[in-house]
Amino acid sequence: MTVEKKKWFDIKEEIHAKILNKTYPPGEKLPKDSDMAIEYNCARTTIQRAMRELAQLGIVERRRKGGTFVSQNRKAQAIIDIPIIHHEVESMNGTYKYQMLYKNIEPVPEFIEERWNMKSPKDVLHIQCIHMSDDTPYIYEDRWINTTVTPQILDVNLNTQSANEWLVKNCPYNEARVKIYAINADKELAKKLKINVNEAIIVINRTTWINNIPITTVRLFTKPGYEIISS
Amino acid sequence: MTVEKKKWFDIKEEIHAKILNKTYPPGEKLPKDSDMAIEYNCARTTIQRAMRELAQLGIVERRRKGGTFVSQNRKAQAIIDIPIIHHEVESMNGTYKYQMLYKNIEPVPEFIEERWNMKSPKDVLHIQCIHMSDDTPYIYEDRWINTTVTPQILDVNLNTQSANEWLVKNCPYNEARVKIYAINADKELAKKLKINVNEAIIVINRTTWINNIPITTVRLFTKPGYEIISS
DNA sequence: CAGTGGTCTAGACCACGCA
DNA sequence: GCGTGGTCTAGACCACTGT
Repeated sequence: MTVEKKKWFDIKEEIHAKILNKTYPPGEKLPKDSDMAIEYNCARTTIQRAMRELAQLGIVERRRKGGTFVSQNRKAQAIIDIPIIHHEVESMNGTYKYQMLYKNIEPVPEFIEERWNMKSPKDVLHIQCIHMSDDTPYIYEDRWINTTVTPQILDVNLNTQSANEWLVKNCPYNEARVKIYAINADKELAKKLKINVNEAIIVINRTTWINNIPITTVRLFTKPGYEIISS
Repeated sequence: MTVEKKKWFDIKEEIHAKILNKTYPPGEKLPKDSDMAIEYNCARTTIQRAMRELAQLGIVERRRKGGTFVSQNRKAQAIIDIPIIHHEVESMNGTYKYQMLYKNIEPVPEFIEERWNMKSPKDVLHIQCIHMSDDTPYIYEDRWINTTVTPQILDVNLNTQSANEWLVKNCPYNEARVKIYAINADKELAKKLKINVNEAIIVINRTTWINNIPITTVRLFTKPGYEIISS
């Protein structure tokens, strides 16, 4: 019973296997689609489906007129999940709590202005809060929100609902950029996270845009031992 | 001249826009493909192409018989690049150097065995080396290699070529998992990276497999200030 | 069982980019 | 120019799953 359900998938796997075992070594030109279609006894469209997936994975490169080639230097990538903190805590059987520490309308700080690439600086909403798991500080959040895009958030009671959750539900984004780095907790941060001064913590710095308009920039200071895991 | 070249792309964007502006709010059921095809005056295949992309992005969910729905809780993801250190250093106009510090055949350490999920522990190649930019330590690498998969690496002169580069070229992988966390540099690590004890550094822990057979696990200890950036 | 999305086809035309 | 991949179509059949 070699019933083939997803021919394009099988073809993808078979070509991938041939690349892995060096039947098609790196840099090698693959047969053109129409020949592959004959070889695999299928329509060219089906070959294209398989090839598109391989190209998306960076395993092959396709060029019009040029043909299809096995990638020379496949760049390594990882897809990581950016947590919705509330869910993350509860998935670890913790009790999630959240506390607003600071909320104010402020002029755009310089490093945000630079990141947002805005010509006309305006005031932004600056929020600092702490996310807790079982009454233990879990993540400290420092966020700037572009209120020209989402003036509604000014009317939201952010003591009961975190800005993150409100934004996720009410302000979808087009584009996101993330920076991850490590810092030694300074005195202030150590106090907020109830950890020792100088402990190493991960910072996740994330900015989202919608149609090239910045929505929010947030820095998440995770507690020591926090791990970011690829999916 | 409203010549449409990539109709599926435009349709994707238009539907996405309608989701963003709440014409289709979260949870909403979208019209079925065939109706969409009539609405957009195209073939159902073209609607499917657009929908497949939206589904891959997690913006909509598709179920046979059920239909297509706007996702309720879009999980945030980021794609990060795992650097080829050699290239990374040179792209920053640094001079790349590399030095082997330790190389030995050892029994599988317990935490690797666990990560590799191997039943029959065997010996592995354990390598420690330092990557430098302009003669300054840049990344310290601690790597275990499953030599049952790649016995050839035992014959490679790893003083001139890093194990990483050899593996990239000669041992493709199927699957990779990454963990990122922060640690305080201990005395030994501080000495190797020529940094102060307790400085916060990022650790990138990465394991690759081919057809479920583990190839290598590596821990990259980056120098302070190192940033992982999404693409 | 029936409705919806998933796959496949054969063929057409287009667009890019190498010669 | 012309060869290759990219897109699109109209229609067929399949596979999953809600009712």
